[in-house]
Amino acid sequence: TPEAVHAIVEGMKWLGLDHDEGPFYQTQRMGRYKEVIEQFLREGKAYHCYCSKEELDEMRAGQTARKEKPRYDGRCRHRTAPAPGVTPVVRFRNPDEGSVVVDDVVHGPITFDSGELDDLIIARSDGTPTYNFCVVVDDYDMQVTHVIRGDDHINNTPRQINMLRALGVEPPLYAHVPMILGPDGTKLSKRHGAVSVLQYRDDGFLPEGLLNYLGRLGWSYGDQEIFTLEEMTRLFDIHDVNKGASALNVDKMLWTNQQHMMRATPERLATYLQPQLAMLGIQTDDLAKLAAVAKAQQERAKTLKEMAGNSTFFFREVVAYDEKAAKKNLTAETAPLLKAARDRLAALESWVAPRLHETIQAVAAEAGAGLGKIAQPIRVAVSGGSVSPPIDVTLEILGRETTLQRLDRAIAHCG
RNA sequence: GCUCCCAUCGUCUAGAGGCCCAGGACACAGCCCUCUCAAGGCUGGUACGAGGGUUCGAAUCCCUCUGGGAGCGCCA
Repeated sequence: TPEAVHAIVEGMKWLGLDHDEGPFYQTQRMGRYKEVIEQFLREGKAYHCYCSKEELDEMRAGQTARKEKPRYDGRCRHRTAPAPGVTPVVRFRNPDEGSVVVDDVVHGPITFDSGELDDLIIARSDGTPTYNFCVVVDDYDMQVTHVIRGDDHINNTPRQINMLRALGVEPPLYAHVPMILGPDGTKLSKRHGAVSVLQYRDDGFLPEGLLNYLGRLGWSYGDQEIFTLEEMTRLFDIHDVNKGASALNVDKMLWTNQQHMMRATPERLATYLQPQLAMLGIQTDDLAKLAAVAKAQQERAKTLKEMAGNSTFFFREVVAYDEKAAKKNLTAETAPLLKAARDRLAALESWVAPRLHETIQAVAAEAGAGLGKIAQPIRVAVSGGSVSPPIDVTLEILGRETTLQRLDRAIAHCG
Protein backbone atom coordinates (compact mmCIF):
# COMPACT_ATOMS: atom_id res chain seq x y z
CA THR A 1 0.00 0.00 0.00
CA PRO A 2 1.13 3.60 -0.50
CA GLU A 3 1.10 4.07 3.27
CA ALA A 4 3.43 1.12 3.83
CA VAL A 5 5.81 2.34 1.12
CA HIS A 6 5.77 5.80 2.63
CA ALA A 7 6.60 4.44 6.09
CA ILE A 8 9.61 2.56 4.73
CA VAL A 9 10.97 5.44 2.68
CA GLU A 10 10.41 8.03 5.39
CA GLY A 11 11.85 5.75 8.05
CA MET A 12 15.04 5.23 6.10
CA LYS A 13 15.28 8.91 5.34
CA TRP A 14 14.96 9.79 9.02
CA LEU A 15 17.63 7.27 9.94
CA GLY A 16 19.89 8.69 7.28
CA LEU A 17 20.16 5.34 5.52
CA ASP A 18 20.96 6.29 1.98
CA HIS A 19 20.63 4.25 -1.20
CA ASP A 20 22.45 4.44 -4.50
CA GLU A 21 19.55 3.71 -6.82
CA GLY A 22 15.89 2.88 -6.85
CA PRO A 23 13.63 2.26 -5.11
CA PHE A 24 12.31 -0.28 -7.56
CA TYR A 25 8.74 -1.51 -7.45
CA GLN A 26 7.97 -5.11 -8.28
CA THR A 27 4.54 -4.04 -9.46
CA GLN A 28 6.28 -2.27 -12.33
CA ARG A 29 8.26 -5.33 -13.37
CA MET A 30 5.39 -7.68 -14.14
CA GLY A 31 6.32 -7.97 -17.79
CA ARG A 32 9.79 -9.16 -16.95
CA TYR A 33 8.53 -11.79 -14.49
CA LYS A 34 6.10 -13.17 -17.04
CA GLU A 35 8.90 -13.37 -19.55
CA VAL A 36 10.93 -15.59 -17.21
CA ILE A 37 7.91 -17.75 -16.40
CA GLU A 38 7.41 -18.34 -20.13
CA GLN A 39 11.06 -19.19 -20.45
CA PHE A 40 10.91 -21.73 -17.61
CA LEU A 41 7.80 -23.29 -19.14
CA ARG A 42 9.46 -23.55 -22.51
CA GLU A 43 12.59 -25.12 -21.05
CA GLY A 44 10.63 -27.59 -18.96
CA LYS A 45 11.81 -26.01 -15.73
CA ALA A 46 8.27 -25.20 -14.75
CA TYR A 47 4.89 -26.76 -15.46
CA HIS A 48 1.19 -26.11 -15.17
CA CYS A 49 -0.62 -27.47 -12.16
CA TYR A 50 -4.36 -27.94 -12.26
CA CYS A 51 -4.88 -29.06 -8.69
CA SER A 52 -7.79 -27.44 -6.94
CA LYS A 53 -7.65 -25.87 -3.52
CA GLU A 54 -9.72 -28.73 -2.17
CA GLU A 55 -7.44 -31.33 -3.68
CA LEU A 56 -4.38 -29.69 -2.16
CA ASP A 57 -6.03 -29.39 1.23
CA GLU A 58 -6.88 -33.05 1.14
CA MET A 59 -3.35 -33.97 0.20
CA ARG A 60 -1.91 -31.93 3.06
CA ALA A 61 -4.40 -33.33 5.53
CA GLY A 62 -3.26 -36.83 4.62
CA GLN A 63 0.39 -35.92 5.01
CA THR A 64 -0.18 -34.32 8.36
CA ALA A 65 -2.09 -37.40 9.51
CA ARG A 66 0.87 -39.53 8.49
CA LYS A 67 3.16 -37.15 10.44
CA GLU A 68 4.82 -36.02 7.28
CA LYS A 69 5.78 -32.51 6.30
CA PRO A 70 2.94 -31.04 4.24
CA ARG A 71 4.20 -30.41 0.73
CA TYR A 72 3.15 -30.61 -2.88
CA ASP A 73 3.76 -34.11 -4.19
CA GLY A 74 4.32 -33.17 -7.83
CA ARG A 75 1.26 -34.95 -9.16
CA CYS A 76 0.89 -32.58 -12.12
CA ARG A 77 4.51 -32.90 -13.19
CA HIS A 78 3.78 -35.39 -15.91
CA ARG A 79 0.34 -34.24 -16.91
CA THR A 80 0.15 -34.00 -20.66
CA ALA A 81 -3.29 -32.54 -21.24
CA PRO A 82 -4.88 -29.55 -19.52
CA ALA A 83 -7.77 -30.20 -17.18
CA PRO A 84 -10.92 -28.73 -18.70
CA GLY A 85 -12.39 -25.66 -17.04
CA VAL A 86 -9.40 -25.04 -14.77
CA THR A 87 -7.00 -22.12 -15.05
CA PRO A 88 -3.72 -23.54 -13.88
CA VAL A 89 -0.96 -22.14 -11.70
CA VAL A 90 2.67 -22.50 -12.71
CA ARG A 91 5.01 -24.46 -10.49
CA PHE A 92 8.79 -24.49 -10.54
CA ARG A 93 10.19 -27.97 -11.04
CA ASN A 94 12.62 -28.63 -8.21
CA PRO A 95 15.29 -31.28 -8.65
CA ASP A 96 14.34 -34.49 -6.83
CA GLU A 97 17.85 -35.81 -6.31
CA GLY A 98 20.79 -34.55 -4.32
CA SER A 99 20.95 -31.61 -1.98
CA VAL A 100 21.39 -27.86 -1.90
CA VAL A 101 24.03 -26.24 0.26
CA VAL A 102 23.51 -22.67 1.39
CA ASP A 103 26.94 -21.34 2.28
CA ASP A 104 25.68 -18.75 4.69
CA VAL A 105 28.03 -15.95 5.75
CA VAL A 106 26.89 -15.95 9.36
CA HIS A 107 25.81 -19.56 9.82
CA GLY A 108 28.27 -21.42 7.66
CA PRO A 109 27.14 -24.18 5.29
CA ILE A 110 23.55 -25.37 5.70
CA THR A 111 22.49 -28.47 3.79
CA PHE A 112 19.00 -29.16 2.53
CA ASP A 113 17.96 -32.46 1.04
CA SER A 114 16.21 -31.95 -2.30
CA GLY A 115 13.46 -34.22 -1.10
CA GLU A 116 12.47 -31.55 1.38
CA LEU A 117 11.86 -29.02 -1.36
CA ASP A 118 8.54 -29.17 -3.14
CA ASP A 119 7.52 -27.48 -6.37
CA LEU A 120 6.54 -23.99 -5.38
CA ILE A 121 4.01 -21.88 -7.25
CA ILE A 122 5.67 -19.11 -9.21
CA ALA A 123 2.56 -17.83 -10.97
CA ARG A 124 -0.98 -17.79 -9.59
CA SER A 125 -3.93 -18.83 -11.69
CA ASP A 126 -4.51 -15.19 -12.56
CA GLY A 127 -0.97 -15.07 -13.95
CA THR A 128 0.60 -12.86 -11.30
CA PRO A 129 4.02 -13.97 -10.05
CA THR A 130 4.74 -14.82 -6.41
CA TYR A 131 7.24 -13.34 -4.00
CA ASN A 132 9.89 -16.07 -3.85
CA PHE A 133 10.09 -16.07 -7.61
CA CYS A 134 10.11 -12.29 -8.06
CA VAL A 135 13.04 -11.75 -5.71
CA VAL A 136 15.04 -14.32 -7.62
CA VAL A 137 14.45 -12.55 -10.90
CA ASP A 138 15.29 -9.23 -9.25
CA ASP A 139 18.52 -10.52 -7.74
CA TYR A 140 19.48 -11.90 -11.12
CA ASP A 141 18.59 -8.83 -13.17
CA MET A 142 20.12 -6.39 -10.71
CA GLN A 143 23.27 -8.46 -10.25
CA VAL A 144 22.89 -8.57 -6.51
CA THR A 145 26.05 -9.82 -4.81
CA HIS A 146 24.95 -10.02 -1.16
CA VAL A 147 21.56 -10.92 0.25
CA ILE A 148 21.32 -9.90 3.90
CA ARG A 149 18.03 -10.65 5.60
CA GLY A 150 16.42 -12.11 8.69
CA ASP A 151 17.05 -15.78 9.40
CA ASP A 152 13.34 -16.49 9.06
CA HIS A 153 14.22 -16.66 5.37
CA ILE A 154 16.74 -19.46 5.68
CA ASN A 155 14.23 -22.06 4.59
CA ASN A 156 13.38 -20.09 1.45
CA THR A 157 16.95 -19.94 0.34
CA PRO A 158 17.47 -23.41 -1.18
CA ARG A 159 14.47 -22.95 -3.48
CA GLN A 160 15.75 -19.55 -4.54
CA ILE A 161 19.14 -21.04 -5.26
CA ASN A 162 17.53 -23.72 -7.40
CA MET A 163 15.67 -21.10 -9.41
CA LEU A 164 18.82 -19.03 -9.83
CA ARG A 165 20.64 -22.13 -11.12
CA ALA A 166 17.74 -22.74 -13.50
CA LEU A 167 18.43 -19.24 -14.78
CA GLY A 168 22.02 -20.29 -15.32
CA VAL A 169 23.70 -18.17 -12.65
CA GLU A 170 25.57 -18.89 -9.45
CA PRO A 171 23.75 -17.60 -6.38
CA PRO A 172 24.92 -14.48 -4.51
CA LEU A 173 26.33 -14.56 -1.00
CA TYR A 174 23.65 -15.03 1.63
CA ALA A 175 23.88 -13.70 5.18
CA HIS A 176 21.03 -14.53 7.48
CA VAL A 177 21.05 -12.31 10.53
CA PRO A 178 19.30 -13.23 13.77
CA MET A 179 15.85 -11.96 14.53
CA ILE A 180 15.02 -9.39 17.18
CA LEU A 181 12.63 -10.64 19.83
CA GLY A 182 10.34 -8.68 22.11
CA PRO A 183 11.43 -7.82 25.69
CA ASP A 184 9.86 -11.06 26.88
CA GLY A 185 11.87 -13.16 24.45
CA THR A 186 8.95 -13.98 22.19
CA LYS A 187 8.49 -12.92 18.61
CA LEU A 188 8.28 -9.19 18.14
CA SER A 189 4.74 -8.04 17.51
CA LYS A 190 2.51 -5.00 17.76
CA ARG A 191 1.88 -6.23 21.27
CA HIS A 192 5.36 -4.98 22.10
CA GLY A 193 4.72 -1.58 20.61
CA ALA A 194 6.86 -2.16 17.56
CA VAL A 195 4.92 -0.48 14.82
CA SER A 196 7.36 1.36 12.59
CA VAL A 197 10.69 3.12 12.91
CA LEU A 198 8.84 6.41 12.67
CA GLN A 199 7.29 5.64 16.02
CA TYR A 200 10.75 5.90 17.56
CA ARG A 201 11.22 9.28 15.95
CA ASP A 202 7.95 10.46 17.45
CA ASP A 203 8.92 8.99 20.81
CA GLY A 204 11.93 11.27 20.79
CA PHE A 205 14.79 9.05 19.72
CA LEU A 206 17.78 10.38 17.84
CA PRO A 207 18.46 8.47 14.59
CA GLU A 208 22.00 7.65 15.71
CA GLY A 209 20.68 6.53 19.10
CA LEU A 210 18.29 4.01 17.60
CA LEU A 211 20.85 2.89 15.04
CA ASN A 212 23.50 2.40 17.73
CA TYR A 213 21.18 0.34 19.90
CA LEU A 214 19.99 -1.80 17.01
CA GLY A 215 23.51 -2.15 15.67
CA ARG A 216 24.73 -3.57 18.97
CA LEU A 217 22.10 -6.30 18.81
CA GLY A 218 23.88 -9.33 17.47
CA TRP A 219 27.05 -7.38 16.84
CA SER A 220 29.77 -5.89 19.00
CA TYR A 221 33.20 -4.37 18.81
CA GLY A 222 35.15 -5.25 21.92
CA ASP A 223 33.69 -3.50 24.92
CA GLN A 224 32.57 -0.42 23.03
CA GLU A 225 28.95 0.55 23.52
CA ILE A 226 28.62 3.96 21.94
CA PHE A 227 29.39 4.43 18.25
CA THR A 228 29.05 7.36 15.92
CA LEU A 229 27.51 6.63 12.54
CA GLU A 230 30.94 6.92 11.01
CA GLU A 231 32.41 4.42 13.49
CA MET A 232 29.64 1.95 12.93
CA THR A 233 29.96 1.98 9.17
CA ARG A 234 33.72 1.70 9.41
CA LEU A 235 33.88 -0.95 12.11
CA PHE A 236 30.94 -3.13 11.15
CA ASP A 237 31.73 -6.44 9.54
CA ILE A 238 29.05 -8.95 8.65
CA HIS A 239 31.42 -11.72 9.75
CA ASP A 240 31.20 -10.47 13.35
CA VAL A 241 27.45 -10.92 13.50
CA ASN A 242 26.12 -13.46 16.03
CA LYS A 243 23.81 -16.33 15.26
CA GLY A 244 21.45 -16.14 18.21
CA ALA A 245 18.35 -13.99 18.37
CA SER A 246 18.33 -11.11 20.80
CA ALA A 247 15.64 -9.57 22.95
CA LEU A 248 14.83 -5.90 22.94
CA ASN A 249 15.71 -4.05 26.15
CA VAL A 250 13.97 -0.72 26.49
CA ASP A 251 16.16 0.50 29.35
CA LYS A 252 19.33 0.05 27.37
CA MET A 253 17.74 1.54 24.28
CA LEU A 254 16.90 4.65 26.31
CA TRP A 255 20.35 4.77 27.86
CA THR A 256 21.99 4.52 24.44
CA ASN A 257 19.84 7.33 23.18
CA GLN A 258 20.72 9.50 26.15
CA GLN A 259 24.42 8.93 25.51
CA HIS A 260 23.94 10.25 22.00
CA MET A 261 21.89 13.19 23.20
CA MET A 262 24.74 14.15 25.52
CA ARG A 263 27.13 14.05 22.58
CA ALA A 264 24.96 15.92 20.10
CA THR A 265 25.32 19.64 19.53
CA PRO A 266 22.63 21.78 21.18
CA GLU A 267 21.86 23.33 17.81
CA ARG A 268 20.97 19.98 16.32
CA LEU A 269 19.01 18.91 19.35
CA ALA A 270 17.08 22.16 19.02
CA THR A 271 15.75 21.13 15.62
CA TYR A 272 14.36 17.93 17.11
CA LEU A 273 13.16 19.59 20.30
CA GLN A 274 11.07 22.07 18.38
CA PRO A 275 8.55 19.58 16.97
CA GLN A 276 8.44 17.74 20.31
CA LEU A 277 7.42 20.97 22.02
CA ALA A 278 4.89 21.59 19.28
CA MET A 279 3.26 18.29 20.20
CA LEU A 280 2.79 19.78 23.66
CA GLY A 281 1.19 22.85 22.21
CA ILE A 282 4.26 25.07 22.37
CA GLN A 283 5.13 26.87 19.14
CA THR A 284 8.44 28.65 18.98
CA ASP A 285 10.92 29.72 16.32
CA ASP A 286 13.48 30.95 18.81
CA LEU A 287 16.26 28.60 17.79
CA ALA A 288 18.79 30.26 20.07
CA LYS A 289 16.59 29.69 23.09
CA LEU A 290 15.80 26.14 21.99
CA ALA A 291 19.52 25.44 21.74
CA ALA A 292 20.16 26.97 25.16
CA VAL A 293 17.44 24.80 26.69
CA ALA A 294 18.74 21.72 24.87
CA LYS A 295 22.21 22.40 26.19
CA ALA A 296 20.96 22.77 29.74
CA GLN A 297 18.84 19.63 29.48
CA GLN A 298 20.86 17.34 27.27
CA GLU A 299 22.11 15.07 30.03
CA ARG A 300 18.84 15.20 31.92
CA ALA A 301 16.61 13.33 29.50
CA LYS A 302 16.68 9.99 27.80
CA THR A 303 14.59 11.15 24.87
CA LEU A 304 13.72 14.42 23.19
CA LYS A 305 10.15 13.85 24.16
CA GLU A 306 11.18 13.69 27.80
CA MET A 307 13.33 16.76 27.31
CA ALA A 308 10.37 18.67 25.91
CA GLY A 309 8.20 17.54 28.78
CA ASN A 310 10.75 18.80 31.31
CA SER A 311 11.21 22.10 29.52
CA THR A 312 7.76 23.54 29.12
CA PHE A 313 8.28 26.11 31.89
CA PHE A 314 10.96 27.75 29.79
CA PHE A 315 8.36 28.60 27.20
CA ARG A 316 5.10 29.17 28.99
CA GLU A 317 3.76 30.40 32.29
CA VAL A 318 3.79 28.13 35.28
CA VAL A 319 0.09 27.59 35.76
CA ALA A 320 0.30 25.63 38.98
CA TYR A 321 3.01 24.67 41.43
CA ASP A 322 3.72 21.07 42.15
CA GLU A 323 1.83 20.63 45.39
CA LYS A 324 4.48 18.84 47.39
CA ALA A 325 7.28 21.06 46.16
CA ALA A 326 5.36 24.24 46.98
CA LYS A 327 4.38 23.04 50.39
CA LYS A 328 7.97 22.39 51.25
CA ASN A 329 9.69 25.30 49.57
CA LEU A 330 7.25 28.19 49.31
CA THR A 331 6.66 28.81 52.99
CA ALA A 332 6.59 31.68 55.46
CA GLU A 333 10.10 30.63 56.35
CA THR A 334 11.50 30.86 52.85
CA ALA A 335 9.65 34.02 51.91
CA PRO A 336 12.33 36.36 53.30
CA LEU A 337 15.02 34.46 51.44
CA LEU A 338 13.11 34.70 48.19
CA LYS A 339 12.53 38.37 48.79
CA ALA A 340 16.21 38.99 49.43
CA ALA A 341 17.16 37.05 46.34
CA ARG A 342 14.58 38.86 44.29
CA ASP A 343 15.93 42.27 45.27
CA ARG A 344 19.56 41.36 44.76
CA LEU A 345 18.80 39.84 41.38
CA ALA A 346 16.79 42.84 40.30
CA ALA A 347 19.84 45.00 40.90
CA LEU A 348 22.12 42.84 38.76
CA GLU A 349 23.61 44.54 35.73
CA SER A 350 24.64 41.48 33.81
CA TRP A 351 22.12 38.60 33.62
CA VAL A 352 24.50 35.73 33.05
CA ALA A 353 24.94 32.44 34.90
CA PRO A 354 28.20 33.26 36.78
CA ARG A 355 26.76 36.55 38.12
CA LEU A 356 23.50 34.85 39.00
CA HIS A 357 25.36 32.12 40.82
CA GLU A 358 27.41 34.62 42.84
CA THR A 359 24.33 36.54 43.79
CA ILE A 360 22.34 33.57 45.02
CA GLN A 361 25.39 32.27 46.82
CA ALA A 362 25.73 35.62 48.58
CA VAL A 363 22.11 35.63 49.67
CA ALA A 364 22.55 32.17 51.11
CA ALA A 365 25.73 33.18 52.93
CA GLU A 366 24.06 36.19 54.49
CA ALA A 367 21.29 33.98 55.77
CA GLY A 368 23.88 31.60 57.11
CA ALA A 369 22.52 28.82 54.98
CA GLY A 370 23.74 26.52 52.29
CA LEU A 371 23.04 27.09 48.63
CA GLY A 372 20.36 24.44 48.63
CA LYS A 373 18.34 26.37 51.18
CA ILE A 374 17.73 29.14 48.69
CA ALA A 375 18.19 27.45 45.32
CA GLN A 376 15.35 25.02 45.79
CA PRO A 377 12.68 27.62 46.63
CA ILE A 378 13.79 29.66 43.61
CA ARG A 379 13.60 26.54 41.49
CA VAL A 380 10.04 25.88 42.53
CA ALA A 381 9.17 29.53 42.02
CA VAL A 382 10.40 29.68 38.43
CA SER A 383 9.77 26.14 37.23
CA GLY A 384 6.78 25.13 39.30
CA GLY A 385 8.48 21.91 40.34
CA SER A 386 11.49 20.56 42.17
CA VAL A 387 13.55 19.55 39.16
CA SER A 388 15.39 21.73 36.69
CA PRO A 389 18.87 22.37 35.32
CA PRO A 390 21.27 24.23 37.68
CA ILE A 391 19.49 27.26 39.03
CA ASP A 392 21.88 29.85 37.57
CA VAL A 393 21.59 28.38 34.08
CA THR A 394 17.84 28.13 34.44
CA LEU A 395 17.49 31.78 35.41
CA GLU A 396 19.76 32.93 32.62
CA ILE A 397 17.61 31.22 30.03
CA LEU A 398 14.42 32.50 31.59
CA GLY A 399 15.69 36.07 31.53
CA ARG A 400 15.40 38.86 34.05
CA GLU A 401 11.82 39.87 33.47
CA THR A 402 10.32 36.41 33.65
CA THR A 403 12.42 35.45 36.64
CA LEU A 404 11.47 38.48 38.73
CA GLN A 405 7.84 38.16 37.78
CA ARG A 406 7.75 34.52 38.85
CA LEU A 407 9.61 35.26 42.06
CA ASP A 408 7.08 37.93 42.95
CA ARG A 409 4.26 35.58 42.35
CA ALA A 410 5.93 32.90 44.47
CA ILE A 411 6.57 35.31 47.32
CA ALA A 412 2.90 36.21 47.24
CA HIS A 413 2.06 32.55 47.27
CA CYS A 414 4.09 32.12 50.46
CA GLY A 415 1.49 34.27 52.04
C1' G B 1 4.46 -33.63 13.17
C1' C B 2 8.52 -32.83 9.62
C1' U B 3 12.84 -29.74 8.06
C1' C B 4 16.20 -25.97 9.37
C1' C B 5 18.42 -22.59 12.95
C1' C B 6 20.02 -21.23 17.87
C1' A B 7 21.92 -21.74 23.26
C1' U B 8 27.59 -17.31 28.42
C1' C B 9 24.68 -12.90 34.13
C1' G B 10 17.28 -10.81 34.05
C1' U B 11 18.86 -8.30 29.05
C1' C B 12 22.89 -6.92 25.14
C1' U B 13 27.53 -9.08 24.76
C1' A B 14 33.50 -10.43 25.29
C1' G B 15 35.46 -15.14 24.89
C1' A B 16 37.83 -18.62 18.35
C1' G B 17 41.65 -25.19 24.39
C1' G B 18 45.31 -22.98 29.11
C1' C B 19 45.48 -15.36 29.72
C1' C B 20 38.47 -17.15 32.64
C1' C B 21 36.94 -20.12 40.06
C1' A B 22 34.57 -15.98 33.06
C1' G B 23 35.48 -9.44 31.23
C1' G B 24 32.33 -5.03 29.69
C1' A B 25 27.39 -2.59 29.27
C1' C B 26 22.01 -1.87 30.70
C1' A B 27 19.05 -2.65 34.97
C1' C B 28 19.42 -3.26 40.44
C1' A B 29 21.78 -2.09 45.57
C1' G B 30 25.27 0.86 48.47
C1' C B 31 28.79 4.88 48.73
C1' C B 32 31.11 9.48 46.66
C1' C B 33 30.26 14.15 44.09
C1' U B 34 26.21 17.75 44.61
C1' C B 35 21.51 23.75 44.68
C1' U B 36 17.21 19.61 42.59
C1' C B 37 17.32 16.06 38.79
C1' A B 38 20.68 14.09 35.86
C1' A B 39 25.60 13.08 34.30
C1' G B 40 30.13 11.10 36.36
C1' G B 41 33.25 8.02 39.85
C1' C B 42 33.78 3.74 43.16
C1' U B 43 31.91 -0.92 45.29
C1' G B 44 28.58 -5.27 45.21
C1' G B 45 25.39 -9.54 43.74
C1' U B 46 23.85 -12.62 39.55
C1' A B 47 25.79 -16.53 33.92
C1' C B 48 29.06 -20.74 30.64
C1' G B 49 21.07 -25.29 30.08
C1' A B 50 22.05 -30.95 31.37
C1' G B 51 24.73 -35.43 30.59
C1' G B 52 28.43 -37.97 28.14
C1' G B 53 33.03 -37.97 25.52
C1' U B 54 38.12 -35.93 23.23
C1' U B 55 42.42 -33.68 25.87
C1' C B 56 47.55 -33.11 30.62
C1' G B 57 43.70 -29.13 30.42
C1' A B 58 37.00 -27.13 27.67
C1' A B 59 32.67 -21.71 28.17
C1' U B 60 35.60 -22.85 23.87
C1' C B 61 35.96 -29.40 19.90
C1' C B 62 32.38 -33.97 19.19
C1' C B 63 27.68 -36.67 20.53
C1' U B 64 22.93 -37.07 23.02
C1' C B 65 19.18 -34.74 25.61
C1' U B 66 16.59 -30.37 27.07
C1' G B 67 14.94 -25.62 25.98
C1' G B 68 13.87 -21.62 22.50
C1' G B 69 13.03 -19.84 17.43
C1' A B 70 11.81 -20.13 12.15
C1' G B 71 9.68 -22.46 7.93
C1' C B 72 6.20 -25.99 5.91
C1' G B 73 0.16 -20.77 1.54
C1' C B 74 -2.45 -19.39 -5.50
C1' C B 75 1.32 -14.10 1.95
C1' A B 76 5.41 -11.31 1.62
